[in-house]
Amino acid sequence: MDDFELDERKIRILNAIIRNYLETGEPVGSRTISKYTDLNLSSATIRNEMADLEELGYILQPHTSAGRIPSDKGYRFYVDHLMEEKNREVAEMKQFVIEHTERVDQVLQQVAKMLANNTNYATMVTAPSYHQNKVKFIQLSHVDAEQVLAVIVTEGNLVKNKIIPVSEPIDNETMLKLNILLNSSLNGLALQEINLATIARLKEQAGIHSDIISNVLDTVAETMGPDEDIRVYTSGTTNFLKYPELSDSEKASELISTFEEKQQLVSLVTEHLSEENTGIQVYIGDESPIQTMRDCSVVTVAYELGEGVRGTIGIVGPKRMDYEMVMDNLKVLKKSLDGMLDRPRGKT
Amino acid sequence: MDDFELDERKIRILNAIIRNYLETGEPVGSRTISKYTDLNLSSATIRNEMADLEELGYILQPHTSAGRIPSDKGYRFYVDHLMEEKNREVAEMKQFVIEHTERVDQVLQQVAKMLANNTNYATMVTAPSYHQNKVKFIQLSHVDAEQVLAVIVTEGNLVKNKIIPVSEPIDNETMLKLNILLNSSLNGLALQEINLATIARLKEQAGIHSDIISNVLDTVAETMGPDEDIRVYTSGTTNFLKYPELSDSEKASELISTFEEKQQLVSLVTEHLSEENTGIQVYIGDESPIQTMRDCSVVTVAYELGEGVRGTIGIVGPKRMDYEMVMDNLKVLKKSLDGMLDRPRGKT
DNA sequence: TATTAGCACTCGTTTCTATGGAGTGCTAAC
DNA sequence: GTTAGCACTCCATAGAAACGAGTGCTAATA
Repeated sequence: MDDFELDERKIRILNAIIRNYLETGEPVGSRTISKYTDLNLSSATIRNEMADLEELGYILQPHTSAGRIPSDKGYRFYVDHLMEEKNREVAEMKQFVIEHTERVDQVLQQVAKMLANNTNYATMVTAPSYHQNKVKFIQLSHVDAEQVLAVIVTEGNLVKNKIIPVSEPIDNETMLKLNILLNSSLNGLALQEINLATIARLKEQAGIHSDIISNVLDTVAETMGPDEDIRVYTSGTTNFLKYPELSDSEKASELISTFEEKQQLVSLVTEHLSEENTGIQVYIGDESPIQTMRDCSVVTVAYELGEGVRGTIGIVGPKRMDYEMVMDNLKVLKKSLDGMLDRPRGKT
Repeated sequence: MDDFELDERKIRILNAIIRNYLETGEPVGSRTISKYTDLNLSSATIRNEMADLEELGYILQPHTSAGRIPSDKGYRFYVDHLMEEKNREVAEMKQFVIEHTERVDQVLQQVAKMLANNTNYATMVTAPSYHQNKVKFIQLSHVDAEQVLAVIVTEGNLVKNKIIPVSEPIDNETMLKLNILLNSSLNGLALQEINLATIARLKEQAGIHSDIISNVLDTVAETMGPDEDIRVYTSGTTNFLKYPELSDSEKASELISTFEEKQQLVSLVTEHLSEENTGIQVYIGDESPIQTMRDCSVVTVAYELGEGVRGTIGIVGPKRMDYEMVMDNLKVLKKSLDGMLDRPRGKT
């Protein structure tokens, strides 16, 4: 345990303050600490130490003559140095989810819901983005005289389709040619590898049907492109109403709205997607990129369903959050999801 | 205006009470009515009439010595007989939405959001269900050695795909045969028309690949089957917090949760889907099928994007709701959406 | 007979005050 | 360096008081 500005005793006192505050939610006074710890110090001594801790910015007083509560800096110190790994039981749930649901989106929605039930905080799960993914194959088919269906499948087995209007009917032979052209040119390529040269060549070879190519390429970009449109599953947003420090109408409303406008949540997640960051990420108060969450803490972790198929699980609650419990839950879920696509599964 | 138990004067007084209550949200007293109307009656007379109205169940007193507020029966009478159509301006918005978004789901999400902004109530939009719809075509393609992709397109241009695992590779010729088999047997059929006989014949002809046929049929059922999995777009759920009669933590939490668990909302909508009910549907208080909404009113209307492609727009707010404004909004949006698929559109 | 004025009464809302208690900071003693 | 003691601050709570909106009823009036 590193101690530049805090000696052993201050750390123990800080620890005691935070743990007590996490439990009770009430500002904690010197007398409480005097007993709660085995330091055998009088409340007066504790008071002196507390004054120091306050000056150092680890704790603060809501008002004169109230006890102390942890500051953001205090929470940060706690999370970084003081917290113990408990690895408590969060067991039975994991199998349950994964057995009983077939489609990935259902699994993720379930995960969000369960996590919310388990923790009593608001939760979010982002659908995996297939960022570094490659085109597996493309299929154009007739729908009717004026419409063509384009289906794109990526290495991650993500399927996307788009109906493309055409000015005049396309005969079977042309369709076959277009299919061959698209597949021979694009299969195996990642988004980054499809450059202007490729596109130009494609269009040239497609002749009068180059507009279809454009449309297909748009869809490809949409399918594999960066995160602009990450799906986000949320649950337990009404949990905000349970915590007095968040439940005032104004704040709660903002928070719940943020969860409703799911896209805003994506910014909590970029950290995980870009980097090789597989650990648990914690934002405390103003550390969070989302302004409305300045009174919250956010804990996230990345999962990886399969090679390069990554998403994030996250939780948002009051700063006074049971960090250990939350982290244990996240770890367990991460473990359940990691490699899910590679493992053999029951149905489908 | 029919009057079995209410004479002209009582109706006018009831009307005045309700309108006033809708505006102010406060229980309304006899003196207020005595001036608000042009009846030129003293407050004492009004009081007598009010006592009658209360006995008849149209209004009630929150407590002795408070004014009166409308009962469910009162609201119902108001909605059925007293309300005037205002057809106020709700104009500019409609084009905006439809121009600026391409995909149907985005449009619907936008509609929900706009409606919430416009009305300050919680809103829901159900994605159209293609109930009476027919198969347009089916396409099987190779994904890799162990997987086949099935794409199903319906008359409503709904596209659904599913990846089907196969025990051993399927050669091109077989695939072609299966495609022809499926399309020649199923195209143009509605779900109800695909009966056991058809299925048996299909499987027989498919021989060793009959398991693929099963899988495809499952997907067909899923695509066109009844509403079990209607998508619901919601917005403005935090608006519940704005109305004192709903914003107590318990109630608001239940309501917002109901909107989060979108599936529950489907029951508000069945009315529209089964019947040929194109009008506006109003549930007041306990009339609603959803228990948590006993203190709310619900107003819904069906839209029809194209032949048989129907969904619902709905709004949930306090019973003290501006019904006229809400209905106007719904009407305008319905009009914008109706027939949207048939109309030529800008992009896509 | 229908309407109205008047009055006593009810009950929720707001404001103010008093009281208690938890907790602090400081000082002086150990 | 630690502790006991004390004065002080400030929030939370409860009660009391004052207020006011509104009612129901009765008796007078048109």
